[in-house]
Amino acid sequence: MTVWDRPEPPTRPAPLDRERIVAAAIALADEGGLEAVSLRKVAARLDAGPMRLYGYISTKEELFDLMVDEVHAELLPEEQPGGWREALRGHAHRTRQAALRHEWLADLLGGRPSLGPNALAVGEGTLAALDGLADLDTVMRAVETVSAYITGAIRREIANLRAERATGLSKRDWQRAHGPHVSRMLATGRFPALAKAVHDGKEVDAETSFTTGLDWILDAVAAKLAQPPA
Amino acid sequence: MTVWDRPEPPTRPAPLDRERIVAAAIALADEGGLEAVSLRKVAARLDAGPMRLYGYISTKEELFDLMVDEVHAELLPEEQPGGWREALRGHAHRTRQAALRHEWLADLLGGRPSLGPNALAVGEGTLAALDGLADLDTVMRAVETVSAYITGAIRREIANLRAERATGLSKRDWQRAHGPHVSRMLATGRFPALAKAVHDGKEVDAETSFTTGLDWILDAVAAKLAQPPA
DNA sequence: CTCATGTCGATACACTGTATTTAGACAATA
DNA sequence: TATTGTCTAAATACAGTGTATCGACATGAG
Repeated sequence: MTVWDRPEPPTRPAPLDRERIVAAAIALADEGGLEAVSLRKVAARLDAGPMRLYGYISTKEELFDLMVDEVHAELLPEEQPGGWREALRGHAHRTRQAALRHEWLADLLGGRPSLGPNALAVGEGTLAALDGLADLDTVMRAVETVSAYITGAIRREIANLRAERATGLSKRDWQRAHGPHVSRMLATGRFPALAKAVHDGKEVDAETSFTTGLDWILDAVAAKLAQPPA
Repeated sequence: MTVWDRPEPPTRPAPLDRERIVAAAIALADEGGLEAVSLRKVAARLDAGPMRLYGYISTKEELFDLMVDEVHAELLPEEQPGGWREALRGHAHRTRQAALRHEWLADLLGGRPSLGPNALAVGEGTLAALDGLADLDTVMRAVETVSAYITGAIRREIANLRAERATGLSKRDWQRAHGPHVSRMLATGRFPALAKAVHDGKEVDAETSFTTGLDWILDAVAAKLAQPPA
């Protein structure tokens, strides 16, 4: 027994913490989607056994919550926004960009209340941007309405994006793509308005679609903020 | 061997079809949520082996799609709506009611493009209600904006409902409920606007919150429909 | 009666989240 | 120094998942 053939000492396990676990999970999700995240794979990426994670998280759902909150850190504005409208617009676009970087976010958005520290900080920011512009109820309604739109619009955009990616075709060519089914349905004549829309509608890119709807809603919010409480 | 102790003849398998499969899956989901739906349990409810289902559906995702489309059948208006606004309002409320009956719908809403026959029929209806009121692009934007709101608002409502149910407490009492965490955060003073909102905000029931945001958006849509195409 | 066909069910596989048990490294005590 | 106790990492185990494969069997054709 010399220095050379001395067996490796039992490797001191690398220290672990929630941050590293969450980071590994996010990396996995970015690469292979949410369903590629398994506790075993997360642990493997950290050279640990699966059960080790339970010292830091208590369930897989909690891990998802932590992942969502971690992404909320990317949603904090770099500079203080000019006014409430810019604040909400900025928040919406940052959320959309984050969802394009982390498509799995679309699967989780709105799925559970976000109460992590970063989510709270984001909420604080948008709420503060509207503070004092109207009574509290109106302000809350404004924030919730806009954020409902953000959630729904992002989910639809990502859903369409995945569908297009899966079929390799753009939305207009759907009828031929997923076609056998959809085009047959449209050809039945039972859906004239839809058929016309698919046929005559010009392709709008997702970003302008998102922005247009958002601006409509911000217009509505502006109108309500201007009015004194009913 | 008499008639009495004659062994059961090999039971002719009950005939199966997609409708029965989807109905069984929906029943399971209504009772125990989406994660209670497994192919084995669906099959068991139909006195069939799990593999039998693959003669009618090709994957579990497809089963989910069929479930969603089945619920869309509940979204068809009973009577032709009076005008575009009533059409959209009705659609929104019917969707919300359906999600309250089938909470799992919130998990699937907006998750993938809905192209089933019932979803197409619903789309046809809402599109037809707006037909001719503006150029096609504006109409499409209106429908998509409203439906994004519907998706997001319903998801949030169901998410809150589940959270309240899990803690047994109402939203205002969150701070004490999920409290140790949230109330401590709010007590740090880092979130003054949030703290004030939680403290001073009066509880609004989910339905009026939903309706209020919806009406704001419908106001915005009305304004855009009135304008000639830019 | 024999043979082909096509459908159903059993079996199997690779994986999941998590509970429980076991082994082993360190700290404190005798 | 020897020994005990404690605490943590890992191994094992379990019940379940979606789905591929394959063998048996009931039915229809010749």
